[in-house]
Amino acid sequence: MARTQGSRAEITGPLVRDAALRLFARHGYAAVSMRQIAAAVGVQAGALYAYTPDKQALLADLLREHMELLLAAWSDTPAEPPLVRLERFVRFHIAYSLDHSDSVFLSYMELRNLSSENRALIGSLRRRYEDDLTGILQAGAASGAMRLADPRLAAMALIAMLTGVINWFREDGRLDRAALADHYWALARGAVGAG
Amino acid sequence: MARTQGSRAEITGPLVRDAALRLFARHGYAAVSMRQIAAAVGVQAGALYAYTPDKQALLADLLREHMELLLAAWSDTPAEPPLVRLERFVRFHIAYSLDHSDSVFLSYMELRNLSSENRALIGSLRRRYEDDLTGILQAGAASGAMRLADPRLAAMALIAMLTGVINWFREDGRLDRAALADHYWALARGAVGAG
DNA sequence: GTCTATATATCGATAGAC
DNA sequence: GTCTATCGATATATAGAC
Repeated sequence: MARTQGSRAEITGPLVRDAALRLFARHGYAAVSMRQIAAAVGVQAGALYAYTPDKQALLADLLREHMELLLAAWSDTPAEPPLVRLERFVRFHIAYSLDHSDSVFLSYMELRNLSSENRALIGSLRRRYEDDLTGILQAGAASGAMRLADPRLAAMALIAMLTGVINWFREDGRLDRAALADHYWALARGAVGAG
Repeated sequence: MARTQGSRAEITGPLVRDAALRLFARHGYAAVSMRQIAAAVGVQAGALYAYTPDKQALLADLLREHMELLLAAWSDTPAEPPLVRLERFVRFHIAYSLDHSDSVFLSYMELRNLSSENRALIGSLRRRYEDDLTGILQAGAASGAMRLADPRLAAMALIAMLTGVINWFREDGRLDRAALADHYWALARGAVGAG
């Protein structure tokens, strides 16, 4: 494929997304200008429009991609006992959230800056994830392995509890990731009545 | 709600704060203009500067006031058993969060748009609240009423779990507030090993 | 205290050269 | 694909009249 002068599309594209993700997560979507993103990448603002039709599509693509990667990375093991499945979910969710804290933070904060169609799309992807956890909890309640009055509410509560780790955990703090996950799993197991 | 000239400071001040809180919470601080706030109040943009030196002070005041009201509304009962104190905390936190969801949402969304001094101030107020819960959990662990490997982590986890209710609860949904609080208390009690 | 008017800056997005 | 240059809109904040 012919290359025009100064073309570095194969590296600029990902750089634009990375810079936008980091800046949006840190300062908020509305507070970040296209010029700031361009400066972080090392191009002029006009060049960004070779990679996105507009600023909002850039945000929507980041959020959609995050939810798709999250769903692709999570795989349930329905044949195993509910408590085993729940432990896998807890450890997966913590690790994934810490590994992608910018995306996780952004996807909780900036839904409101999406168009209604984009918001509905991201919302449906998120609901699939919540439904997966709800299913595990329902199975646990049905089998007697868990004591849960409301699996749906418990799923929302557990996801909020686990996701919150990105707001306070520091890699150089007093806890390492392994201890962190163990502690959260103990809390989750107790919450579902399987302590 | 256009208005010609006339002084109505005694009602305009609170209206400015109310409008700013609602708009900031709904659209994000950076996405809301002073003109939008003025329009919601029914004055011209320039009139807002009789009530705040600038836009950021408006945000900082809202967040500081929220934390001070939260701390004033919460009162522990240290003489009572730890589990009783924890139940009071859980029910208080849910009720207060639902009653002030705009403030709660804003205070964990827009810290990043504060100056470092204002951010430190709000952070210290928040830490006092987290410390209160941590103290309850430490007392519970010490007395044997709770089984907790890490009271501080558990406090952060519980606050995140409880606060998350504002992201999904709807007053006209299948659950009323009383059932909601009961369910969350059951989850919290189990999480701290007192199920 | 609120108005109108405006200074000054920056925004998102586009056009045309290379 | 990236640059320079720029359009039109809008931002925060201020000045002076009433």
